[in-house]
Amino acid sequence: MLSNASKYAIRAVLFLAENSSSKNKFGSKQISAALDVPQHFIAKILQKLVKSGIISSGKGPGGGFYTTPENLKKNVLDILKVIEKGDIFDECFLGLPVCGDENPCPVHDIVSKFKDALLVKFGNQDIKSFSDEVKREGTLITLKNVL
Amino acid sequence: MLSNASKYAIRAVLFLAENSSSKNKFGSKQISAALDVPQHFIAKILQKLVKSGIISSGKGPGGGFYTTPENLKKNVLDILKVIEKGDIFDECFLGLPVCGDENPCPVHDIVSKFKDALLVKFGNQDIKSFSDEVKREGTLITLKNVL
DNA sequence: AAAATAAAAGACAAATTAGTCTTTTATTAC
DNA sequence: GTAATAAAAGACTAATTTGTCTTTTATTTT
Repeated sequence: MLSNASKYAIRAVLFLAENSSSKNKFGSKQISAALDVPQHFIAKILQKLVKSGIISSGKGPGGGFYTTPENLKKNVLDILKVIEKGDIFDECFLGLPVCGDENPCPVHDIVSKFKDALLVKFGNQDIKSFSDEVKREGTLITLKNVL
Repeated sequence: MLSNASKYAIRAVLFLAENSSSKNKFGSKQISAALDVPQHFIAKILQKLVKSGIISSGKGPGGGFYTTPENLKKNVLDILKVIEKGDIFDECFLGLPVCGDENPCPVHDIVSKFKDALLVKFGNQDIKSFSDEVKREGTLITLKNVL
């Protein structure tokens, strides 16, 4: 459903939301190590996120990637819009060209409910709120320090 | 989540379940036309399904693919096992190497419910029952004759 | 100013998935 | 037996996704 690029992007943004600030930046190497994802690959993804205003960056010594309060007003759907080509919430699970309440595929109902729940999670709260929730509930964006 | 191959496979099996019999076979060309999927691609998929006993086939004139009552005792999960490499129900939506009730990612709960519902739909009834349900509820495996 | 650091940019390479085409084999009809 | 038909088998191409590597540019520190 999600590409690796999107998965890495979401986890990286949540990592920065929880750990970074304009005074505490993280290089692509650190992020790659923290999330256990390929360094050069995540670097390119981070560049896109910077370009679209979802995260911030600074060059040179002491530079790296970080999030500002302004960045944190974006939501996860904004991340997917930047990384993913089409609209993943629009695709039929069984591959029908169109699939809706009038023309449902055999699993449309089940998939629809799932998509709605995801849309709420990803679209109805900003990254700040999402990140707070992650911290509060103790859910994981990496297995480092756990396994 | 599903590869095109799996999507085509599920729709093809449901098509044969509803329309075929040992006396009424369908060539890969007919199936490709009915479902609007690439002919040679679906042909290779159908071969795999035959090999694994999910559908049947006959060569030569009057030959083609079809399902027997025995075939219809398989379920959709069996199709996925043949076509898909790993277990799609085992993968974390955000890409964590492991993700379970003890080590959940931020969307594990939502995704888990979806997977459970899908598993029931795909695993707890055989193709015959699934196909009957599709016919009864009027859900679609193709848009031919609809749009 | 020079050296060091780290992102930005973009060219490559590898792997996977998707899709096509040709040859072979089995079956049926004549 | 010959011709026609259609699946089986497998080689091949194309597209997409994933991942790597090198060069350039901006920033900071000394």
